[in-house]
Amino acid sequence: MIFRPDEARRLIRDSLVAAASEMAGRPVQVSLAEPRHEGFGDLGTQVAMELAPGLGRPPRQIADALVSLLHLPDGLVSCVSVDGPGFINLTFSRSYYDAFLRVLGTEGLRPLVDRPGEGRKALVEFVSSNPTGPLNVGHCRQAVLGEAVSGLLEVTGWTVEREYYFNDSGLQTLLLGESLASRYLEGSPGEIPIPENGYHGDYIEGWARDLASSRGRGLSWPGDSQVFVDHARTRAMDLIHSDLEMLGIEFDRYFSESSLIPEAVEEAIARLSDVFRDGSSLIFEEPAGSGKKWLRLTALGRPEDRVLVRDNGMYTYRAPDIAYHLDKFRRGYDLLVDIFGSDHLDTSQDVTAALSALLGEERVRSTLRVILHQFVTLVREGRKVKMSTRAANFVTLRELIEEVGSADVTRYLFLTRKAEAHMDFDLDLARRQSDENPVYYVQYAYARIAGIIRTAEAQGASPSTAPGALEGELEEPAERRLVKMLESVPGRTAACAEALEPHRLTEILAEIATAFHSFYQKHRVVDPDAPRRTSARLLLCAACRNTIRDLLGTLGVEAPERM
RNA sequence: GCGCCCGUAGCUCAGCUGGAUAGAGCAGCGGACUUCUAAUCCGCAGGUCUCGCGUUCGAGUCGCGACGGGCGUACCA
Repeated sequence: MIFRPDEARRLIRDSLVAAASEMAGRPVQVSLAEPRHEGFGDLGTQVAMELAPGLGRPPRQIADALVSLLHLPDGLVSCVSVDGPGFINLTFSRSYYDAFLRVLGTEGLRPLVDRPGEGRKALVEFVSSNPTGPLNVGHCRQAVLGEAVSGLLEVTGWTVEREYYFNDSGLQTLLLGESLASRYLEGSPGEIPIPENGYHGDYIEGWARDLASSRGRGLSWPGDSQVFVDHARTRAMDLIHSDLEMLGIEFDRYFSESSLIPEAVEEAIARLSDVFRDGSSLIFEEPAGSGKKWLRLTALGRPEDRVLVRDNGMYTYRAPDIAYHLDKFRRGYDLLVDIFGSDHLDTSQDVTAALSALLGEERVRSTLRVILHQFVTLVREGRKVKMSTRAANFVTLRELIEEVGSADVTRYLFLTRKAEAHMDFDLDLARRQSDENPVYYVQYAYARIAGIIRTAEAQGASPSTAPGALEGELEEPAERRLVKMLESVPGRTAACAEALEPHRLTEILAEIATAFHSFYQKHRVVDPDAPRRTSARLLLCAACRNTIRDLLGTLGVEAPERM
């Protein structure tokens, strides 16, 4: 009999719930947790202590009675004990662990992880940087985060589409075009200055030269503004594509803001104006007759009303943002994930409020999940690297990866912090190819296992796969710790996915690596004089290898066969 | 001022639905390579979980308040 870890826990919990509810004469909730310390079994519950005050009996007595009421499935649990003040502890049977290891060692993590997303579709929007220049370190964090969240959803069964929304029609696009024109026209009679708040990056000079050689020198500003804008946008998107390629991230779709203009935006505004709160439409014009349209966000619990259409007829970014999200909702996804930098908080909440007004709060809350990540500070030689965006002295994603020397290291290190936490990225640590670098620690464990398996294959040894072949084996403390560790991975992975928190995966990876390195140090795997033990340990190694491979794969980090 | 996030070891940070003695890496100290990779392991030391009040049988975790830091508070995105 094979139990998936989450099923095993559910069966045990159900049994405890039934027993406890029977005893208490009412429905009782039971929480199961791994005992913090070894020697107390694999799973424990304190339900007896919770029931004690209500029943007026000593917790231990209640625990004993509960144990006698338990109906557990055959072959799952080998030992139930009452410990300490009244904890009930359970130990999984060997046959449960053995079956688990066989699946993990042969098929990997996939069949062992709960798949609540099976048959459902998710859209993850991330990066969504304006096409105005190369991606910077902030985008890098977001790209890595989005990719890991996507991977995590896929592990739990979701069909995921990765989408990049780019603003190619607002004021910034014009400013970029004008900045390009300024460079292009430099030294010519029609010379114009770089606009205030314009873009100063060196990359624009290259674009200007290319434009001059492809279109000649006869263009002028503002007469040919569309040419400049189009050229700048095209080149900026090229830059972004190549930056993403460097990081190894691919999107399923690039969604253009301008494709929403004007129809979809007008429709969104019309729909909003049909919504009334306290007798007034959510859309109002002020000053009257100016054409300036406001969204009455204060009626939706937000602190300020915001302009959607300026008096010159141009949309502010919130208008297409709302239209874009309506479009995503209309496309019929079961889950929409938005990943933004923390500077988008206000906008994001405004958009969410508008969507709730149009689609219903419940639907929006259950479908849309927003991850707002904090900023990144680069640290070099113990000091913060100063960065500012428009002045063009920011560090680009490309420079970062080149300095670190590896996209994998960059990706992994970005994922070791939770999204909501501000991150100091230590360039010196990232660059070091040593034990101080947490990426190598994990990759090294994988490479070591690969080495063991190569040795085993050369000697004709292979992992145990027959039922019963593990009996009496893998009993050493280091082996048991490792098995237990692995058994917890599927459930924890599913929890990471549910919480959309990939950083926890790096914790799990580090724990597996620690447990493996420790095991490796103590015990030799391949031993021609002990073929049975060799096979058992090889299965354990294969299980470890597959787990590391699958988790690293989820994060988009390579698992090297040799280092 | 208001909104959101963060505050855990000297430093950088984990801590899953509230559970048994709060963890890891780095830095510090002391050990282990004739072996399937020492990019490793083992040990020692290091804590008023910012502070206060509250909820609970039980709080790093939940609530309220204070303090400190970050981000936002645009008719930029």
